[in-house]
Amino acid sequence: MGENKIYKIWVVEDDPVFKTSLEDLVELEEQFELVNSVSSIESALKGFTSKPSPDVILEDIELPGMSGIEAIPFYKKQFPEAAVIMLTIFDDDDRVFEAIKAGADGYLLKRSSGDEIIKAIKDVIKGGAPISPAIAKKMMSMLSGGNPSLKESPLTKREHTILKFLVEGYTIDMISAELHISPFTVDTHTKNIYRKLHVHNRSSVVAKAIREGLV
Amino acid sequence: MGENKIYKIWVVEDDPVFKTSLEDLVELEEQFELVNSVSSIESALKGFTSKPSPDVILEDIELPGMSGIEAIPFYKKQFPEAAVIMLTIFDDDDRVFEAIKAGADGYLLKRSSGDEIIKAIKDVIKGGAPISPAIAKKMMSMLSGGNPSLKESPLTKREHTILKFLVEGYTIDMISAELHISPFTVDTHTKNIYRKLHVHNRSSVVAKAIREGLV
DNA sequence: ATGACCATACCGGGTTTCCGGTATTTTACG
DNA sequence: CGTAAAATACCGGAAACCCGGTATGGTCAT
Repeated sequence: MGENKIYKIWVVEDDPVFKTSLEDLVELEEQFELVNSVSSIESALKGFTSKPSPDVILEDIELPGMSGIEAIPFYKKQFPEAAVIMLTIFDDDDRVFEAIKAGADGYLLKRSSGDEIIKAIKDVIKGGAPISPAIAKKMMSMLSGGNPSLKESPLTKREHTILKFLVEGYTIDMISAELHISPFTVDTHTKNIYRKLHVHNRSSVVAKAIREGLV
Repeated sequence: MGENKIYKIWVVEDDPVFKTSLEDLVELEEQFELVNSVSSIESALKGFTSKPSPDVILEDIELPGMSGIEAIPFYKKQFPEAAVIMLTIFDDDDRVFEAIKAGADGYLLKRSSGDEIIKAIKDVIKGGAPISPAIAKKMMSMLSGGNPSLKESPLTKREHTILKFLVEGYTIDMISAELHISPFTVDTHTKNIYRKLHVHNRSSVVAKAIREGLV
């Protein structure tokens, strides 16, 4: 952000009360300008040609007619630079996931405060992804779900530690710094891991480690 | 939250300057009480028996000695009710993922403001997962890019072929020979794959390809 | 106390990767 | 038919890897 640029905002929200709140919120910020506010996807699509291009689109996910999620690709196609923030009542797993897949840039609960919504708009402009904490929780559980069995390996404790870093793409120098040991030592461990796993390069060691559950 | 309960906070941070900032921040809030502030995992572990149990643990991820991530399971075992918020300088994909897997409840950039950190603590107490917007961005890309069953790869047919060889540990020259194309071409494809998958070395591309079911 | 193993550390040199370019031909699609 | 995307190809420099060595201090069990 930094300078004095005025950011153009679109609002797509069918509930008249909440729509008005959003409008007020946006208009009270000096650096924002509400250039289009509609109550359905269909009306929003009409604005593609007649309204100023948005920098940020605030869109309700629970809209009559076409779902707010389905509309995202259209926005993205027409305005590739625009950020889309979804607003929702429910922190529903599937919806969150669908919206993220569709390319939403942020995901807020409607019960968020005005300040939080303003902050969210500023965050997306800065390239971040504002997410309500409750929704972030869902995302985290989705991410962490499913890391099964570890297996017995012929590697020593230290080698196993090194292996984990190798799999994460760390270079020898990075591992050296991380573990506070000489890069030469890391190199030695790496060679020993290669020998024990019968491989001869990074790619193979990573593939083997993951496939055999060594990490 | 609601009532008058005082929440007990632990701080684990090795940088003395930032540590002091955190301490001040926590102590200035009436509903928080700083009950343990240390500069290493080892010291934190010692506090398990001697210090009051925490409701929230603020922990630097880049600590000397044992990694902040490795420590999470210990906290969770000893204090199942405590929420762990990780603090980091880098919004690094792999770290975020590792920390989430390990059970972190929140993930903040150190450049966050004092207000944001306080709000984060309140958020975890309410059961949310506070995440810096920049980190949420990473999580979203991991989610949207990271579901084997629901996702088509962004790679072209040829890139996908090359990727399979990379995962098998082939060098560029070997792939070049196998496909009867110039090694320069293989190099170009490889670079494009890296760009599309947001990685910068062989190890990472192999790990990502296997974990996301791209091969 | 004496191997066996582990973790540490160092060296040199050839090989390969990684990156940022540029550029041409082929293919697919509206 | 035109054009966007994909596939092909090339260059050079910096960085990282891979290997075959050697070597030393610590731990642990026989």
